[in-house]
Amino acid sequence: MAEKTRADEQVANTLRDAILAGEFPAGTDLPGERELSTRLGVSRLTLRAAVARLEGEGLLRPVHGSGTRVLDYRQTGGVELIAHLVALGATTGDAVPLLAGLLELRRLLAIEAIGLAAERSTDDERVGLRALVLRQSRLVDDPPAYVSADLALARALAAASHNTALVLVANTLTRMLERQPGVAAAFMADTAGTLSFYGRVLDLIEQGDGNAARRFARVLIERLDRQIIDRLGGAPGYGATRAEREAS
Amino acid sequence: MAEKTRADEQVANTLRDAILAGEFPAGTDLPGERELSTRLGVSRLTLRAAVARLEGEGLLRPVHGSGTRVLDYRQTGGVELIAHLVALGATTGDAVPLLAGLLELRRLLAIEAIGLAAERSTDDERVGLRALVLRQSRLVDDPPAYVSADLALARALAAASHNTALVLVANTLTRMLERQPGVAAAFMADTAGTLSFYGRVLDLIEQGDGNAARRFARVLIERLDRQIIDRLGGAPGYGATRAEREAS
DNA sequence: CACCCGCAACTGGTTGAACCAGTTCGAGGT
DNA sequence: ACCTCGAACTGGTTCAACCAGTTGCGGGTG
Repeated sequence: MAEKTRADEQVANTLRDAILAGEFPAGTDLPGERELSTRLGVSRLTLRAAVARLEGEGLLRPVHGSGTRVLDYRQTGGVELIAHLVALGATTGDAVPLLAGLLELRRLLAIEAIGLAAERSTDDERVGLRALVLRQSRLVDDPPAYVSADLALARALAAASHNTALVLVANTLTRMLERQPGVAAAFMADTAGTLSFYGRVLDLIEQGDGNAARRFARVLIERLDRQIIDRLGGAPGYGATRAEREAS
Repeated sequence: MAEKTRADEQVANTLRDAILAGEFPAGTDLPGERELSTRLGVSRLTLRAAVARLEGEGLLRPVHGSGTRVLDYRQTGGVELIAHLVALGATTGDAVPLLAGLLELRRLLAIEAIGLAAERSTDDERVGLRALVLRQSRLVDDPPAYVSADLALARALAAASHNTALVLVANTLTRMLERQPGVAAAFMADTAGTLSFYGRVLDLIEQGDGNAARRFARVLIERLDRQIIDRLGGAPGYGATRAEREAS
């Protein structure tokens, strides 16, 4: 199979998986760059580029003169890792709680973006959102394009919130999902329900009542998310209260 | 002042600022690596390491054989950029809306983390949160340490939510703020109010009623955030440079 | 004239070897 | 027993060369 990705990216993927899988335990040092690079069959410079990537993701911290520390992703890992964790968990069976958490986060952000969009969006932005939903509705038979359209809509919604921080979070998350189509696909609920939900959300945004939009969006996204979790064979204990957890 | 940071990091900072300031407009190509590296006084390899960093942040996209595209951070930039945008905006006067958006995001995440912590946290985690608040309360006279303690508390709270996605977002945001102490400082509200708020939040978390905790947290964080915005917006040097603010 | 084919001459991607600069730790002197 | 200092690690940086895509121009060909 022909590889089109760059060498340092492939090496970064390999190393990331190894680290997340615990092959290089947190707190220890990575093997030396010279050794590791030959072991992976690339030059030291390529290895270094991969290490730099993972440093940016909060997985590694090179220490001049000493070694390259492996960090605990639970303490320092960035959001981009979630998709990799899910993909990795898919092979070991504990992807569902991770996906549930990711849905929880997305729901949170989506609700607020919707509320803010109702309060702040411009006419042009609302027209644009309509167009995006329409376009997406025509792609139900082309799953990859459908997913991509869904992510584009999420970005547009964030933009309509006029909150730059929200926009950038949306960028990070959608970019992550675009690179992990499998994870993104697990996200999609039934298309009919989703699209009709989008339509009604746009109505509420157009009415300009942020809190009404938030309330409505919360109820419906929770319903859609529940569908997704159930379809995945929901983990017992997902969304459970403390009392319920302690009882089990 | 002695520079301890690595060369590629400094170059990345320089380039990032230039891009965010519009010196390299989105949609255009960066100057060739060979030219740019000599212009910046580093080797081409170091320049490439910097470019790789910025690629990870969604600011650049190198195209083999063609050039290095400058992207529009509003469409592809990651969350990490917010602090840089704020710092940059502090010199041009439009930092306040950015900070307001960042506060909005933090509030959103904090409220949910608090609610989930009430529903899911373990005894150990709650004890740990108490200890962190106590420690923070003893650092009110050491602003940098206080800020750092505040960020540590935020991470612990996210961990207590038992939502890995939330944890990783918190990691990304706190890491960003740790690297931009000035931006983090702008975040801090009056210490007495904040600490008493933390105490009451912990009480609610211990009572295990997530929704009550969410409601209460929303009201109080909104109040604290408004204080912060008023302080920034009402001050004589609204959005002024640090020098101007200190002069008043 | 219009087309298109292919060959420079760009661009970024990768490499090896060499050297700089920190950190660690133990051999050897006191 | 204690310092000290230097060798032998570690990562950081550079150079010069070459590989590999893209682009566009110029010369052929219909």
